[in-house]
Amino acid sequence: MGRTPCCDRAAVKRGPWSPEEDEALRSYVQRHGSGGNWIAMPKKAGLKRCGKSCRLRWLNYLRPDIRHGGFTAEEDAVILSLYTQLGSKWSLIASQMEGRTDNDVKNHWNTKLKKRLLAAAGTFSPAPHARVPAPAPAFRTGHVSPLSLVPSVGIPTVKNRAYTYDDFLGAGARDPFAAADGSTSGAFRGCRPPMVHGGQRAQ
DNA sequence: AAAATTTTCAACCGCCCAACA
DNA sequence: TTGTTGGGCGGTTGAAAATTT
Repeated sequence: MGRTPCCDRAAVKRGPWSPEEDEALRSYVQRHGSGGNWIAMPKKAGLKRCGKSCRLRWLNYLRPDIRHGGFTAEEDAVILSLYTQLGSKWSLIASQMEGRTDNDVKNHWNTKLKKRLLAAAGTFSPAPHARVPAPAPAFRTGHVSPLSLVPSVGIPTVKNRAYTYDDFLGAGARDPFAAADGSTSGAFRGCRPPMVHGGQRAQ
Protein backbone atom coordinates (compact mmCIF):
# COMPACT_ATOMS: atom_id res chain seq x y z
CA MET A 1 0.00 0.00 0.00
CA GLY A 2 1.06 3.56 0.37
CA ARG A 3 1.44 6.07 -2.35
CA THR A 4 3.84 5.84 -5.17
CA PRO A 5 7.18 7.58 -4.62
CA CYS A 6 7.57 11.01 -6.14
CA CYS A 7 10.63 9.85 -8.04
CA ASP A 8 12.61 6.74 -8.90
CA ARG A 9 14.94 6.32 -5.95
CA ALA A 10 17.31 4.18 -7.95
CA ALA A 11 17.69 6.84 -10.59
CA VAL A 12 18.30 9.89 -8.44
CA LYS A 13 21.33 10.95 -6.51
CA ARG A 14 21.00 11.25 -2.75
CA GLY A 15 23.10 12.57 0.05
CA PRO A 16 25.02 15.82 0.37
CA TRP A 17 24.87 18.32 -2.44
CA SER A 18 28.01 19.19 -4.35
CA PRO A 19 28.91 22.81 -5.11
CA GLU A 20 28.23 22.09 -8.77
CA GLU A 21 24.73 20.86 -8.00
CA ASP A 22 24.12 23.87 -5.80
CA GLU A 23 25.18 26.18 -8.57
CA ALA A 24 23.01 24.40 -11.13
CA LEU A 25 19.99 24.61 -8.88
CA ARG A 26 20.63 28.19 -7.86
CA SER A 27 21.12 29.46 -11.37
CA TYR A 28 18.09 27.60 -12.67
CA VAL A 29 15.75 28.81 -9.95
CA GLN A 30 17.00 32.36 -10.20
CA ARG A 31 16.43 32.35 -13.93
CA HIS A 32 13.20 30.38 -14.18
CA GLY A 33 11.87 29.84 -10.70
CA SER A 34 10.73 26.34 -9.91
CA GLY A 35 8.43 26.53 -12.90
CA GLY A 36 5.57 25.76 -10.58
CA ASN A 37 6.60 22.15 -10.58
CA TRP A 38 9.44 20.94 -8.39
CA ILE A 39 9.01 17.37 -9.55
CA ALA A 40 9.75 18.26 -13.16
CA MET A 41 12.34 20.90 -12.39
CA PRO A 42 15.43 18.71 -11.73
CA LYS A 43 15.33 17.32 -15.23
CA LYS A 44 15.08 20.78 -16.74
CA ALA A 45 17.94 21.97 -14.57
CA GLY A 46 20.08 18.98 -15.48
CA LEU A 47 20.06 17.60 -11.96
CA LYS A 48 19.82 13.94 -11.04
CA ARG A 49 17.91 14.75 -7.91
CA CYS A 50 14.44 14.19 -6.56
CA GLY A 51 12.26 17.25 -6.94
CA LYS A 52 11.52 17.29 -3.26
CA SER A 53 15.22 17.24 -2.54
CA CYS A 54 15.70 20.24 -4.82
CA ARG A 55 12.90 22.11 -3.16
CA LEU A 56 14.32 21.40 0.27
CA ARG A 57 17.83 22.39 -0.75
CA TRP A 58 16.59 25.66 -2.19
CA LEU A 59 14.29 26.56 0.68
CA ASN A 60 16.62 25.55 3.48
CA TYR A 61 19.98 26.49 2.11
CA LEU A 62 20.29 28.23 -1.24
CA ARG A 63 17.66 30.93 -0.92
CA PRO A 64 19.47 34.26 -0.85
CA ASP A 65 17.62 35.56 2.21
CA ILE A 66 18.59 32.69 4.48
CA ARG A 67 20.58 33.25 7.65
CA HIS A 68 22.42 30.29 9.10
CA GLY A 69 23.45 29.56 12.65
CA GLY A 70 24.01 32.12 15.32
CA PHE A 71 20.57 32.34 16.89
CA THR A 72 20.38 35.33 19.16
CA ALA A 73 18.94 35.31 22.66
CA GLU A 74 16.02 37.29 21.29
CA GLU A 75 15.37 34.67 18.66
CA ASP A 76 15.61 31.97 21.31
CA ALA A 77 12.98 33.77 23.32
CA VAL A 78 10.69 34.10 20.32
CA ILE A 79 10.99 30.42 19.55
CA LEU A 80 10.28 29.58 23.15
CA SER A 81 7.27 31.84 23.24
CA LEU A 82 5.81 30.55 20.00
CA TYR A 83 6.51 26.95 20.84
CA THR A 84 4.67 27.20 24.12
CA GLN A 85 1.70 28.63 22.29
CA LEU A 86 1.71 26.68 19.06
CA GLY A 87 3.64 23.51 19.73
CA SER A 88 5.86 22.11 17.04
CA LYS A 89 4.51 24.21 14.20
CA TRP A 90 7.98 24.93 12.94
CA SER A 91 6.91 26.48 9.68
CA LEU A 92 4.66 28.89 11.53
CA ILE A 93 7.38 29.77 13.98
CA ALA A 94 9.93 30.22 11.23
CA SER A 95 7.55 32.41 9.26
CA GLN A 96 7.74 34.93 12.07
CA MET A 97 11.51 35.04 12.03
CA GLU A 98 13.42 36.87 9.34
CA GLY A 99 15.70 34.63 7.37
CA ARG A 100 15.07 31.47 9.32
CA THR A 101 13.73 28.21 7.95
CA ASP A 102 11.55 25.68 9.64
CA ASN A 103 14.43 23.23 9.50
CA ASP A 104 16.75 25.70 11.19
CA VAL A 105 14.28 26.45 13.93
CA LYS A 106 13.49 22.80 14.44
CA ASN A 107 17.14 21.85 14.63
CA HIS A 108 17.88 24.69 17.00
CA TRP A 109 15.05 23.68 19.25
CA ASN A 110 15.89 20.00 19.27
CA THR A 111 19.61 20.44 19.78
CA LYS A 112 19.82 23.41 22.10
CA LEU A 113 16.67 24.99 23.42
CA LYS A 114 14.95 21.83 24.51
CA LYS A 115 18.00 20.67 26.39
CA ARG A 116 18.45 24.00 28.08
CA LEU A 117 14.85 24.03 29.14
CA LEU A 118 15.02 20.53 30.46
CA ALA A 119 18.15 21.34 32.36
CA ALA A 120 16.73 24.57 33.72
CA ALA A 121 13.28 23.40 34.62
CA GLY A 122 13.76 19.75 35.35
CA THR A 123 10.99 18.79 32.99
CA PHE A 124 9.42 20.89 30.35
CA SER A 125 6.55 20.45 28.01
CA PRO A 126 4.29 22.99 26.43
CA ALA A 127 1.14 23.67 28.33
CA PRO A 128 -1.56 21.39 26.94
CA HIS A 129 -3.92 24.30 26.49
CA ALA A 130 -1.34 26.07 24.42
CA ARG A 131 -1.47 23.62 21.59
CA VAL A 132 -3.80 24.61 18.83
CA PRO A 133 -5.90 22.21 16.81
CA ALA A 134 -4.81 21.13 13.38
CA PRO A 135 -4.27 24.24 11.32
CA ALA A 136 -7.00 25.50 9.11
CA PRO A 137 -6.49 24.61 5.45
CA ALA A 138 -5.45 28.14 4.58
CA PHE A 139 -2.38 27.64 6.73
CA ARG A 140 -0.80 25.46 4.19
CA THR A 141 -1.36 27.66 1.24
CA GLY A 142 0.37 30.64 2.70
CA HIS A 143 -2.43 32.94 1.54
CA VAL A 144 -3.55 33.72 5.05
CA SER A 145 -1.41 34.88 7.89
CA PRO A 146 -1.19 31.87 10.16
CA LEU A 147 -1.30 33.98 13.23
CA SER A 148 -4.52 35.59 12.18
CA LEU A 149 -6.12 32.23 12.71
CA VAL A 150 -5.12 32.03 16.33
CA PRO A 151 -6.34 35.38 17.53
CA SER A 152 -6.51 34.31 21.12
CA VAL A 153 -2.77 34.28 21.48
CA GLY A 154 -0.73 37.39 21.54
CA ILE A 155 2.22 36.45 19.44
CA PRO A 156 4.74 39.19 18.98
CA THR A 157 5.65 40.13 15.46
CA VAL A 158 9.36 39.63 15.26
CA LYS A 159 9.73 41.26 11.90
CA ASN A 160 8.45 44.58 13.08
CA ARG A 161 10.33 45.10 16.25
CA ALA A 162 13.32 44.01 18.20
CA TYR A 163 12.41 42.01 21.25
CA THR A 164 14.05 41.82 24.52
CA TYR A 165 14.19 38.73 26.59
CA ASP A 166 11.90 40.33 29.13
CA ASP A 167 9.14 40.57 26.56
CA PHE A 168 8.64 36.86 26.90
CA LEU A 169 9.31 36.42 30.56
CA GLY A 170 6.84 37.79 33.00
CA ALA A 171 8.05 39.98 35.80
CA GLY A 172 9.86 37.80 38.23
CA ALA A 173 9.60 34.79 35.98
CA ARG A 174 12.48 32.46 36.05
CA ASP A 175 14.75 32.70 33.06
CA PRO A 176 14.74 29.18 31.68
CA PHE A 177 18.05 29.76 29.97
CA ALA A 178 19.76 31.17 33.00
CA ALA A 179 22.59 29.11 34.35
CA ALA A 180 21.95 26.96 37.37
CA ASP A 181 24.16 29.19 39.42
CA GLY A 182 21.92 32.12 38.69
CA SER A 183 24.22 33.86 36.28
CA THR A 184 22.62 35.39 33.24
CA SER A 185 22.97 34.93 29.50
CA GLY A 186 22.47 31.24 29.79
CA ALA A 187 21.57 31.25 26.13
CA PHE A 188 25.16 31.93 25.24
CA ARG A 189 26.81 29.50 27.57
CA GLY A 190 28.49 26.51 26.16
CA CYS A 191 27.87 27.60 22.63
CA ARG A 192 30.32 26.54 20.00
CA PRO A 193 30.96 28.31 16.75
CA PRO A 194 28.18 27.54 14.34
CA MET A 195 28.69 24.93 11.71
CA VAL A 196 29.02 26.08 8.17
CA HIS A 197 28.24 24.32 4.93
CA GLY A 198 29.03 20.64 4.90
CA GLY A 199 28.93 20.28 8.62
CA GLN A 200 32.21 22.07 9.07
CA ARG A 201 32.23 24.51 11.89
CA ALA A 202 33.44 28.02 11.60
CA GLN A 203 36.56 28.68 13.55
C1' DA B 1 47.99 11.60 20.55
C1' DA B 2 44.31 8.63 20.01
C1' DA B 3 39.87 6.84 20.99
C1' DA B 4 35.33 7.58 22.53
C1' DT B 5 31.54 10.43 23.03
C1' DT B 6 28.70 14.36 22.08
C1' DT B 7 26.88 17.88 19.25
C1' DT B 8 25.28 19.86 15.15
C1' DC B 9 22.76 20.25 11.00
C1' DA B 10 21.79 18.73 6.19
C1' DA B 11 18.98 15.61 4.18
C1' DC B 12 15.57 12.03 3.86
C1' DC B 13 11.08 9.81 4.91
C1' DG B 14 6.36 9.42 5.09
C1' DC B 15 2.20 11.59 5.79
C1' DC B 16 -1.44 15.12 4.97
C1' DC B 17 -3.83 18.32 2.17
C1' DA B 18 -5.27 21.05 -1.89
C1' DA B 19 -5.74 21.25 -6.67
C1' DC B 20 -7.06 19.24 -10.63
C1' DA B 21 -8.82 15.97 -14.14
C1' DT C 1 -17.51 12.17 -6.48
C1' DT C 2 -13.33 9.92 -6.81
C1' DG C 3 -8.57 9.16 -7.86
C1' DT C 4 -4.09 11.13 -8.80
C1' DT C 5 -0.45 14.32 -8.31
C1' DG C 6 2.54 17.70 -6.32
C1' DG C 7 3.60 20.87 -2.46
C1' DG C 8 4.46 21.29 2.17
C1' DC C 9 5.21 19.81 6.78
C1' DG C 10 7.06 17.50 11.09
C1' DG C 11 9.84 13.71 12.65
C1' DT C 12 13.95 11.30 12.28
C1' DT C 13 18.52 9.83 10.76
C1' DG C 14 23.37 9.83 9.69
C1' DA C 15 27.79 11.97 8.67
C1' DA C 16 31.18 14.91 10.18
C1' DA C 17 33.17 18.14 13.39
C1' DA C 18 34.08 19.27 18.11
C1' DT C 19 34.90 18.01 22.63
C1' DT C 20 36.07 15.03 26.31
C1' DT C 21 38.46 11.25 28.37
